[in-house]
Amino acid sequence: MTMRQDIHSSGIPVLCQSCEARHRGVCGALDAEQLAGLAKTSSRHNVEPGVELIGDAETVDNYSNLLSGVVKLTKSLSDGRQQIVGLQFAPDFLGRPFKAESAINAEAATAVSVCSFPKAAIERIMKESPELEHRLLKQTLNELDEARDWMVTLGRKSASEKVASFLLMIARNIDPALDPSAQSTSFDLPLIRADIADFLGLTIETVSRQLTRLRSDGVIRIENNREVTVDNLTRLQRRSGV
Amino acid sequence: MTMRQDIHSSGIPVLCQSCEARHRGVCGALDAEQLAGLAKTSSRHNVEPGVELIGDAETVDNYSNLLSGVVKLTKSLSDGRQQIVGLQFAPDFLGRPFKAESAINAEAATAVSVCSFPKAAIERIMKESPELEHRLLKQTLNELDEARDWMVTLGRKSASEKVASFLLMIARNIDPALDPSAQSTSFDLPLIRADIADFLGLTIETVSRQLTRLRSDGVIRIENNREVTVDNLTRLQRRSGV
DNA sequence: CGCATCGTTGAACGCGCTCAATATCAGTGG
DNA sequence: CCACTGATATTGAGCGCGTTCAACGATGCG
Repeated sequence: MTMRQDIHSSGIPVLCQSCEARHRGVCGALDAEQLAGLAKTSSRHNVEPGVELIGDAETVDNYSNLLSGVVKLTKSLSDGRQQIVGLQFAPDFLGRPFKAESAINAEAATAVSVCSFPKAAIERIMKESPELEHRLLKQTLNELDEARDWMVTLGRKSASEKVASFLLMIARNIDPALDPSAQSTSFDLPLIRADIADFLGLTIETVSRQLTRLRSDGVIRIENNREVTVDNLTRLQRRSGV
Repeated sequence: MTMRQDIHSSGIPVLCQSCEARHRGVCGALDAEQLAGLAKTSSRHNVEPGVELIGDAETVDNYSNLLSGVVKLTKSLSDGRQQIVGLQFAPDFLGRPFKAESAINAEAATAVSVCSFPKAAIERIMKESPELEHRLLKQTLNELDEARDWMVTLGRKSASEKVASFLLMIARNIDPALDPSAQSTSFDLPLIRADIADFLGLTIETVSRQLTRLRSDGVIRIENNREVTVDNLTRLQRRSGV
């Protein structure tokens, strides 16, 4: 896929040539020179589902761009209860600037590929380029909006509304170009039942029961436990509590 | 209270002289000249409890600094169910940059005083002063951390743990200098029971029952429904689910 | 005084949890 | 091929936490 090309022809490092983060991600804030400097110390990795990317209370010395796959952000109580507090999709930026330690855990929910760079490199560029900080602020504000939306779901919605809301949210994120007026979609669930439960503040059993209820009511179809088809998005939305 | 003083003596506008936002708030990012420019179009207001500061889906053309009091950020479902998705304390910045409409509702929970400025003025300064955006990014990241902490509380804690967590969070915010090793504090609850319920995803009755339980267990004392004294912070923390 | 707001307390119900059994599938090795 | 294992998911039965509905108390204000 990747074509060999002289760096100097475009000024953009080979690593970054076809990288989506250069367009919609934070790297779009950088000029060719900054990209080149950053690319020297950055590297791509492919990660299996379940692998921890950032450990709780662990010193973080890397930031990353998520290039493909889904990453779940989790927090845990001392007795093991767990809550997923965010999902990240490509081309999100992974990492918590201005704090030495991360208070949350980031784990690959699906197969994932990331581009990571040393923390110091990013922070240096941030100082000299306000545009990078601007993009980070925008992403952070969006994440805050999403977090607050989920607080409503967690605090005030019933189990069936939670599951419907979850499916809608996934559908919109897997297929960002999804027309709001579209009436059907299908997608692969990036999370297993246990993760969905941890995301919605429910148990596995309740998630399963609500999914089968949606299925027997004809709102969705499920194949191989993962592939979901929504034939009537409006009906699903009506069940999400709006 | 406010003393008349020649602006040129210090270069700092009278309005801002004794303003806390100039130290810990976003105005600390501005130099005397920028402050002077901003002060021309800004104004202080005192607001009664219950008054709406930013309406849902309403066009926002003002940003504000919260100077005193507590503001609650709420979101509602179409059938009236409500969730408080954040509390703001002085000297927080109020407003959602980069979006014409606010998706949330901001309402004074206590008596509140704010300093508001036209949206355009802030956005102009933001373009020329990266430091302002830097402070906003920091506040937004902190709010995101808090939101995610509450997602754990909403999704995974029991009613009694929720109430204990709430009291601890209030104690820490009312008295930011509260020594973590301190064993007692007392404070006024900035929220009535209905608000606490909306914050914790519970009903008024459950909040009331959990508070009386904490009281009869000797963990807290309550006077006039509002003044809470915690004699043993460690005991309260043990009940918060960590 | 009446009225409104806020808070507490009680009784009964029901949603979602807990515990347990069963199903399904992939991988692994005989 | 079957047997075995482990991970994931579904389904059932019963229970308990938090809700719902209702009554009552406390306080402030006209």
